[in-house]
Amino acid sequence: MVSVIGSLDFGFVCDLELGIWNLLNMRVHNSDIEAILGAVADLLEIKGDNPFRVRAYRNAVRTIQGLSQSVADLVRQGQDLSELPGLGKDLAGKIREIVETGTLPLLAEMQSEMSAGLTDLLKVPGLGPKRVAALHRELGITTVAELARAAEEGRVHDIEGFGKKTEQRILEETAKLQQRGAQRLGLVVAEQIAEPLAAYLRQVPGVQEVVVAGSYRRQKETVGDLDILAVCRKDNPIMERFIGYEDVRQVVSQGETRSTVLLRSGFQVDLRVVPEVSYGAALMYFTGSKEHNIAIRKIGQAKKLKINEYGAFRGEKRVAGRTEEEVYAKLGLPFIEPELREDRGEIEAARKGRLPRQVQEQGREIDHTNKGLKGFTVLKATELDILEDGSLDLPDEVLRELDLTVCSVHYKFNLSLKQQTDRILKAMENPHFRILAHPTGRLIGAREPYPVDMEEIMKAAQRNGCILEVNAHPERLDLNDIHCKMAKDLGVKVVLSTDAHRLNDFDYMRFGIGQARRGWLEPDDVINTRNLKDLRKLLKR
DNA sequence: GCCGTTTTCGGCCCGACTGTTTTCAGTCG
Repeated sequence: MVSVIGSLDFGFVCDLELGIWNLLNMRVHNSDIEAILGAVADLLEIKGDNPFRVRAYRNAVRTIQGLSQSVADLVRQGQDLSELPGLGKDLAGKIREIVETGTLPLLAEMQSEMSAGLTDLLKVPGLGPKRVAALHRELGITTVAELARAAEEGRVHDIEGFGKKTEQRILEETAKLQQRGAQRLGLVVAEQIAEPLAAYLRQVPGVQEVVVAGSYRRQKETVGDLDILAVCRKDNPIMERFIGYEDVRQVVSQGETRSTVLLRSGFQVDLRVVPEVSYGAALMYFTGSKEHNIAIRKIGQAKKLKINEYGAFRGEKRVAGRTEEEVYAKLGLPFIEPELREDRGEIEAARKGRLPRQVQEQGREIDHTNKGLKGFTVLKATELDILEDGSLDLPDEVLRELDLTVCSVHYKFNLSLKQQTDRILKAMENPHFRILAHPTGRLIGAREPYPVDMEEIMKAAQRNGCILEVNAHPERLDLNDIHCKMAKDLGVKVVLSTDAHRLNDFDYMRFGIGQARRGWLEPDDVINTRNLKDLRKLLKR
């Protein structure tokens, strides 16, 4: 903190020398700019202006929220703001104006034309721009207090599109709003609510997964509500159990796939139920952030893919959705950690293989766990992307700490045979490369293998002491039987693995064994058959 | 108002649920 203040002081001295008095006196903060542009967006929306113009203002707010530098400093340094994403010539000019004068004439104009308080009305849950506009037009309401009074006096339900229920809800919500503002919980309190509820839901028979998604999973500093995702069949009684939870005070809405309740504390919890094939897509969807999801869907659109909570679809056909990794991979992206999903540059970083490294912590936990285990050892391993240029997506200093690396191609399937083969060969030269996972990338009936010279790859594996996976997932079976035989003939060891993303998936092992047997493999060819000591030897290069 | 590996105009994310309607608009996430 001290150093930040120090640098500002230093900035002041420079400004004085340059004589830029107006900038000195204002010191417009990013939050000031966000507030002004946000208010413009709200008022434009209430006014019924072009929704895409509204969105442009909101996007600008987000862009500024994601900046680590002060916009005022950027302006001072002469940076062209229109180079920032979502800012064109017009908005860049308006932002410059705010920095230089502290105000925006457009906002002042609209506030005098409509009323500044209208933006507060949007904070009432259930009221959007259309209803706020109607309340203003029909009853001249401009503040939350006026709205509360109108609802009390029963004047709201006469407006077209409003009814008794809406009026009642307005009454409740305005009371809450006036009482304490919008409630957000700290992570500790959120955890105390979320974990027992999730544990309760996991006990419902037939429920395969229960995950708390939303800002809780993103570990945002405060949590506005809880979004819980469950995987089970449609006829599962989980919804009944959910609304019957002892801490539920009110059921806000209830449907087959989604319900919302308020807990006694007033905290809102949503439960969404999805089928197993949609688990990954739904988890992404409900983890958010909304902005990240929008950016993801846009990428999908460009690739002719429709992304929703049920999967990634090409036309009517679901091409991904079971896991988050699968959906990201369809978009040509590696997995992005939930904590990064804010649309603040993480997608671009993922594209370039420059996501921050967050794996060392796990290694320390495994060390700690192993100390308490007898006759059982957890190995440290990770699945790595083979990037387009054949490098791996974690640095050597991280890989050095691992017992095992599982490397695979997850995007850019459409390279030529030579390019794809060279990519993998180059990756194998990395001394930390251990296992090549699902070596052809095929999904049976859904995606053809990418073109690759398997014989070259096996020879390189043999040379470099790398191991090839026989992925036992019934949608993959990769290596296939023919390739298993090729591995045996060339003296390449294989590993059978299930690609398990949940406990039940371990049952897939039998399919992998089936392929290995069809490929003439014997126990000695398969490293799963080794004891720990021999396995470690095999994993050394 | 922004934007472009189907580009300088014509698009702009998508579905569930509620309340108000009598087939859908509005809101939310």
